[in-house]
Amino acid sequence: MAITRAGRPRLRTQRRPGTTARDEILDAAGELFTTLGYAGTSTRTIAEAVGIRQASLYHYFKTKDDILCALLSQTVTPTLMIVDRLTGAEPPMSPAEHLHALALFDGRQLLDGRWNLGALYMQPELRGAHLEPFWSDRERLRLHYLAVSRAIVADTGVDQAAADLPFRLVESLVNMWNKRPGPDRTKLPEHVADACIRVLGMPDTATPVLRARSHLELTRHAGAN
Amino acid sequence: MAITRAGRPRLRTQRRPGTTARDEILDAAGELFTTLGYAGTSTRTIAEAVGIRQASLYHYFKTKDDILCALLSQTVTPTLMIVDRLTGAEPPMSPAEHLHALALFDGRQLLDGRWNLGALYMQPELRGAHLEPFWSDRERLRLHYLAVSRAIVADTGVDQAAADLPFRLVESLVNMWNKRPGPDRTKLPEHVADACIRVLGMPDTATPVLRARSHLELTRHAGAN
DNA sequence: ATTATCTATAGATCTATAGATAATGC
DNA sequence: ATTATCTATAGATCTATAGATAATGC
Repeated sequence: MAITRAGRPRLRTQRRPGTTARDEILDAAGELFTTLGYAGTSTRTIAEAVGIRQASLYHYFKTKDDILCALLSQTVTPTLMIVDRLTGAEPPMSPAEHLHALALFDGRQLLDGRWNLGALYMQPELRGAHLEPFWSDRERLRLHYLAVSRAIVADTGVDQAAADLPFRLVESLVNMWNKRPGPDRTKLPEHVADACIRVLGMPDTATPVLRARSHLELTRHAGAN
Repeated sequence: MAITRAGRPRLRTQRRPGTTARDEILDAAGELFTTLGYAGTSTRTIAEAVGIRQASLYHYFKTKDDILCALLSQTVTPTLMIVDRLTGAEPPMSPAEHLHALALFDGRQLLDGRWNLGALYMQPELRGAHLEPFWSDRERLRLHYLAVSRAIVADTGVDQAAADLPFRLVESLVNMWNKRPGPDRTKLPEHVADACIRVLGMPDTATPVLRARSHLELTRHAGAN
């Protein structure tokens, strides 16, 4: 039984999750943009996936680009907020603790959600356009990873060039998205967070302690929210 | 002074490297597919970048898809050939030696060339189509990385889940492509190859020895070619 | 009256084909 | 004669807009 609302009825019943038509559209666009690519997805295809007519999309979004922007804004922001939280943690976190918790949160966030939205940032066609806000947020995040990682390699003696890699390791979770049958959802980000530590030259024996602190900080955050 | 050839003359002089028109087209398509995406690049845009008319492309390629296939075939094959070479090396290589040499060769291959062709595999729109040969080659390569990596973690005691990461680390070079001012071209793949070893739990002190063997095997290959 | 949808369509693409044209090669 | 290009265009899209229609809300 569909909730009856104002406006002319649709030809087809609802087929996408969401309480508003806007959310239904974003769900369909999330699936299609990540599987067919942005340029490879037509507004007609999105509309069909929602079960409405192509023109009806424009009641909610001014352009196709606006749909993309709405999707992108669901991505980097949560991770940037965690950065502040970790920076101000008490007692202060060591660089290794900080990186581990950041990678764990970021990785979970990437594997979270119905669609692989993090993979949108891999599409070259999205470099240009007027998506600068999203790219600069992402670049800020990358530079934060880099700064924390540099502090770690300064201690371990591993080459500075390795400091780029933790960000890349976490980012590569979007390429593992498909092969995620069930329990990997929670385990994979932990393994990647551990790997970030190892790749910077810290021994694997350090990770259990880091995991404990990460879980503490991330659940504390969840509770405060 | 353009080499004069059969056929009606072009309206514009050559603007792309290559001795044949086919190569000129592939150079332009390589740039455009990697910067604007496959679906985001029109055949007209490619033709303009070459300096010919849109319809003239079809003298060399049956469809737009054929252009893509020709580009993709330049990618995975060289690395798959190195795999055999390393597997049959004398004296036999340890898993760590094998992985390091493979990652080094593969990484160099990715950063080689005028365009970031390895990034084509990140475009979701290219999953379907009739590109199976390329995806299965790539999958074979991934599974090879996985097998060698598993042998290493079996020794170091690091969790099996880490065995996926060397392939991902090398793959992430395509995301670092832009920021490659000059000397990184040679150094970055070495750092990533070292990182593959560390991420599997071997100490950084092992890498100088591995580097020596990698260079030996890879130059031996170059000589034999 | 307001809202959410629909139908219809303009105008700009986009891929691929048909056939003309202007060179070289024999 | 063969080749490589060109011009022209068909037919299928694609994005976005205009305006009609069928509900609810007051």
